[in-house]
Amino acid sequence: MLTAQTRSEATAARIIAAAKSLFVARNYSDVTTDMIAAAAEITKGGLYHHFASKEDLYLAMMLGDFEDKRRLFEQAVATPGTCRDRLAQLTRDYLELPHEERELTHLVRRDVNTFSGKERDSLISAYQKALPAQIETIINDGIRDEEVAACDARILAWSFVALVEVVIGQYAEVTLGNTEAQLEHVLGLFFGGVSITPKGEPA
Amino acid sequence: MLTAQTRSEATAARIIAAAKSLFVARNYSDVTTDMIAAAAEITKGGLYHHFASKEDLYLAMMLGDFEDKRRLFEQAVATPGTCRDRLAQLTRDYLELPHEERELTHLVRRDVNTFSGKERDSLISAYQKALPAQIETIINDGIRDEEVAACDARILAWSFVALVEVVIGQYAEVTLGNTEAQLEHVLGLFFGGVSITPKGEPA
DNA sequence: CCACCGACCGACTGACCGGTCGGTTTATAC
DNA sequence: GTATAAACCGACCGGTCAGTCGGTCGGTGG
Repeated sequence: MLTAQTRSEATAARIIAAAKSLFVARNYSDVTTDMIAAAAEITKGGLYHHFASKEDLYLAMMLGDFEDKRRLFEQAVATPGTCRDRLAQLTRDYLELPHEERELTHLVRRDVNTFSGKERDSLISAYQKALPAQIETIINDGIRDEEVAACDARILAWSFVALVEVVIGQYAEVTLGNTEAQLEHVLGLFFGGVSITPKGEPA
Repeated sequence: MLTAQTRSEATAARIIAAAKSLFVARNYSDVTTDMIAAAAEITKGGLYHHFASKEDLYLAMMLGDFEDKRRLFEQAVATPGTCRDRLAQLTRDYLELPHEERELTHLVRRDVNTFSGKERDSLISAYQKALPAQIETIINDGIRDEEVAACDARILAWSFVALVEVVIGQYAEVTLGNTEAQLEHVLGLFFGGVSITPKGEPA
């Protein structure tokens, strides 16, 4: 028996799911509320019953996703172990997400210019907390434990994120073949670099 | 004496320059032809005399920029030396570009979804030739010369590009302080990784 | 000087978009 | 069964945008 509350929640979830697919595939302005409504099999009026505006829908979608991810990734942060092992766990958790869930992570950089004020700030902040800040924590521990050479952990976190984004690109995904290969590539590059003869000097 | 031809070229250049500033600061759809016209101090009708469409203007801007950059970066490719030195030169050339010129490079990834068909393909192709493909050539030489561990050079090229993009972010730019520090950071990370005790295994 | 043409203008067009609103439907409580 | 409120509908609205068009201006050549 579907109650009004669960009916409403189910509809809102259906709208969010439809929005996810569309916003992953197209830039913010290229996704129309008509498209989202059609994909969610509801009218635009119905859509506006649940979300105050297009922007409100987008933010709900993104902030919800980042909160899910923050919770997922904080497990790796909380796990004792080497910096490398913890980054491995976090990255594996990320790589094993469904393709679309992974792609959502990138939308901030793509779409953030379209927003301003506190909406923009909350997007950036939620992304930061979900991913880079957690990686930074792990790297800071690595620096403290002298596993990682002393360097600005935030820059290293962003560098790590950037390297992960490369291996989930289409070409790299096909070339490397599977999640473990992607993972080993990123970790190998991040920790050991590409030089055949290590120079012995910290980064 | 300004001829019609040079007058026309000057106006088109003025429009392109105005477009660059605007498209760097905002996503494609958020920049209107009215804005561009106003910034170029011309009317919209005048703007449409020079460019067939907004898309035509954007493509002219981007393809022109990528051609300039392809020429700039091919000097590093053509210079004999170690992989590291040649990457250093190319990256220094890039880092020394005016801020806006550097930012233009990223617009492809941000805006490419808005385009389709041959326009999309030509954008991607021009970007590829201007930067990643040239880096890939240098890295391939590094692999051949056994300076770089054997790995897919295209993935490494994109990884290198990704690392450079991190150090030109606002935070890293301020933290690292100057172009040489940015350069050393990227090269150190790319060639040597972050591990204090090199494992001696190739990436 | 005059004719011509490219460069440019400013008013205009119509498609599209985010959002609205009066009405209908559905679920629930009494 | 009835009343109510939430969920939803479909037609509508008005602002915005890319692009158009008839006209003017400026430069050039005969």
